Amino acid sequence: MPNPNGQCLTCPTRLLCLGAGLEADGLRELGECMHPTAPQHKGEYLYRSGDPANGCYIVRSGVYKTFAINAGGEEYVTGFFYPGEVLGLPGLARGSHEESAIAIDTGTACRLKTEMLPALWSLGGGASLIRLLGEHDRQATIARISLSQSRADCRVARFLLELSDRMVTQGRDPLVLPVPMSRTDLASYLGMTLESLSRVVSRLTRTGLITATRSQVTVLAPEQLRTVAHQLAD
Amino acid sequence: MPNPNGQCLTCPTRLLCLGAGLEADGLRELGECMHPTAPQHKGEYLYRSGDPANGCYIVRSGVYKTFAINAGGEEYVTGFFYPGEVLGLPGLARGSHEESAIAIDTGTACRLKTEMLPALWSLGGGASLIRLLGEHDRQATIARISLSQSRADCRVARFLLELSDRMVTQGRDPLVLPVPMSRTDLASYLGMTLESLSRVVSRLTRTGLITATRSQVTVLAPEQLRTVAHQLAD
DNA sequence: CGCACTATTGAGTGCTGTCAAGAACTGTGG
DNA sequence: CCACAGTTCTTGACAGCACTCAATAGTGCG
Repeated sequence: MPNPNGQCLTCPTRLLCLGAGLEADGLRELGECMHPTAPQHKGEYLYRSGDPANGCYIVRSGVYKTFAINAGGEEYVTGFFYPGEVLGLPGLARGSHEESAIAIDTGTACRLKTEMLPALWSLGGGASLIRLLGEHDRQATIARISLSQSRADCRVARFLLELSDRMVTQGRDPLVLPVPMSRTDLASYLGMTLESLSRVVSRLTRTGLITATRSQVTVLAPEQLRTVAHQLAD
Repeated sequence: MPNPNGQCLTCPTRLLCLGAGLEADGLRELGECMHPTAPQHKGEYLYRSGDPANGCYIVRSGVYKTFAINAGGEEYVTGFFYPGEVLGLPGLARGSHEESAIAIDTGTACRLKTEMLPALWSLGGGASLIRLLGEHDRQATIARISLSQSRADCRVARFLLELSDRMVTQGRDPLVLPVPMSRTDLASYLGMTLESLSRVVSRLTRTGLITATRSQVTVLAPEQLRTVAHQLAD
């Protein structure tokens, strides 16, 4: 019987997602494991802190952010998620989400319930899931190291380069980076103030390494940006 | 045929690990999925950066740390792992480890190959794996938020409280925290210098919140420590 | 066109990093 | 058991970077 869910066969993200390496039959079965949301507009919640968590999500299109509110009521952005990336894992430990996820850009995400995992394995998508989880953790590790670097310039440069890598993964131009999130969110994610971020962007623009608009950064000198990203104290 | 591997039936960590919720039969089968290392002493490698990665590890006893070397040859500690915790995930994305793991304390870890995952699921350990992965990501997220907090005191207090939670999970005294790692490693992990960490520890000791020896921290005033951990700029 | 919101720029303070010296711990050998 | 050397940790003085507060400029929207 035809299933209105997944529709992985026609999904533009199928090569980045769990469908990588599957034939048409596998994609059809995969579609029955994945539950895409209706298109969400900027500001719509994918899930909220406190919601029961019985699965994770994979971004199909658009960009999502996750954030938590601390005791003082302040918002901490914990991640940005582009197509093909996994979110919602931290909630799996205790059965309810401890962070919220909302769409930054219009887009959809697919829910993968944990109960579907055995089926996912049997249809040949297990390896892809492992790859996505590993990639997720890899990015988290890189982000952690980047935050350890105290220099604001390094952190911004690293973020841009990491984003560039993600564009390559998506088969897009690695020098044109969509930055749909607000400066406030980005600053929160990078562990600095709005003002510091603004100053860094100004500096990088002034020295000709990038050009920046509100929602897009163009990398002009990737090698020099790499130098900034890797520079230690000096 | 008796299997010399796993031996989950007699493992002191079986309730924290994938064996949680399994009966004797399940534990016996689980033992065939898990490959424990020989006891490793301080400084011995569990795996090295560049090694092929076809699975992850779960700490059975002792404490491990993971670290990466950046372009400048500097070591970045990316995590500390206590019994029942998962490490080695970042390598799964690309098939080889991008970080190294070594024992800080004498201990052993069990390797779980990805090819064993379907078997793990069929014997009833899937849910536990999901729980461990979620917990792993949850800790990573908390660590990230903590690093965003610029204040050194907050970061140290949060680390101690997080460690306290992990002691509860292990069924140990939450006020007596084993800190087998060197100050250098801890400072690296917390994104600050050796000197800053030393100053924070001195401050917390002087104000009566903790007592600290080289390898152990005793929490004297958990509530006040919590206040320090959550204090925003003020 | 004017308002609300977001982003940029400026001036001053404070925390953390850097450099340097001294103290405490660890392990080895006599 | 003690002496000693090497390492690890602590403490101090100073400078630099990022945060705070404040004002200005730019953007989007009705």
